[in-house]
Amino acid sequence: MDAVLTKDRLSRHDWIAHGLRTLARQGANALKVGALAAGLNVSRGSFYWHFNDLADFQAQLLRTWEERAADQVIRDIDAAIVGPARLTYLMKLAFNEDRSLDRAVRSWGSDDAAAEAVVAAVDTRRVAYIAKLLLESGVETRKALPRAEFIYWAYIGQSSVMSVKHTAITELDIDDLSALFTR
Amino acid sequence: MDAVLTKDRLSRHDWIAHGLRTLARQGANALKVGALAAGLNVSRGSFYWHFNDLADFQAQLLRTWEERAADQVIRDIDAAIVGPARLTYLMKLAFNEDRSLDRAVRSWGSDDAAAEAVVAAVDTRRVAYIAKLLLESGVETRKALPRAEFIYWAYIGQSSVMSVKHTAITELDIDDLSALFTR
DNA sequence: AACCGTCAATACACTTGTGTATGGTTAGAC
DNA sequence: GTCTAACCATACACAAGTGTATTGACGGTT
Repeated sequence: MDAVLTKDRLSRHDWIAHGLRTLARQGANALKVGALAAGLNVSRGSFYWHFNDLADFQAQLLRTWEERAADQVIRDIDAAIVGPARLTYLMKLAFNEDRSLDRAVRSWGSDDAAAEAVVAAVDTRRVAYIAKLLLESGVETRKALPRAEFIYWAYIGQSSVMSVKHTAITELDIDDLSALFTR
Repeated sequence: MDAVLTKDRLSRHDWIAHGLRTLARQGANALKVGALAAGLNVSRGSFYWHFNDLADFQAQLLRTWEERAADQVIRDIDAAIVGPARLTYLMKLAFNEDRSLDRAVRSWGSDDAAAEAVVAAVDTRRVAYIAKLLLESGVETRKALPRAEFIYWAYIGQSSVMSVKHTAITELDIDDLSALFTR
């Protein structure tokens, strides 16, 4: 609201930000030039000044998401806690975040090659990180990677299963689950 | 191939079948009347004879998927094996199926209300079934449902994580994992 | 042999979305 | 104060997709 009143001219980043909001709330199919422009109280002319193309815009959206998605969580954790409790902490954090943007990008990736590639890159980085945490918690080397993948699948799956709205997982449940994996 | 040569007239079910194939291979955004008709070597006129509407067609696709998706796996298992090994068996089966159709429908559900509802319905049935298996395997009542959800999330997540193509999970890994949950 | 119901082709009107071209406005450099 | 570059509006041409209306072909009934 602030930005809307003080500036009547937009920057490239305003468009990106609004693009990510739209993506999170309405999915990749809502990334239409007209609708986006209307949401910023501006005409389509503005869009084509800042970006060559819809493809150009989408690529920049993906690049922005990629940078945030991979590092964000990892850095949060690395700084916060040390020791075997990290996995539990990561899970509590991760399973309670708002992940509508992640979900939208992933869904987008299921029928767009560029998005698919970005998602895949983020996935591998995250899985590797979870495996590292498991190793630090004393899990055998051979079992660490498959378990990390399994945990990550659950992390991803949770954000896809709609009925989650009703039966959110409790802190206690996570304690139980994460204990299973560090044994 | 058989059907194509012996019959030159189509039925409603041919359209549905082709719709599901298309959905699995190219996602919900590929469900265009023109493209579907071309795929069946027929004109758009045929489509509008069999269905009122695109919405009508989509609804029937979802109904068909719903019927298969929920019951299929459950019946397979119920018939095949009895006893505590069921969970392991279910996981081995489930984690190695081709789930492109499920994935497409779920992705579709993330920006279409009708699809979302159907997916949610299927989800709850499946989770309930897993929980039942866990109980039969001797897991405490209180812990069964959250664990079932977690397992189901992993099941769903696996089909979304692209990098799975490279690092498929082995039989041995599943033995390890399913053992964790029945303890 | 005419008829009717089933299935399909074609042509049309309409809508939505993209990208381009062109011109207008405004802030700051000079 | 003018000039220029950044920013935006408007109008257009074009493409892709939906749905409807009309007509045609073809098989089985009677």
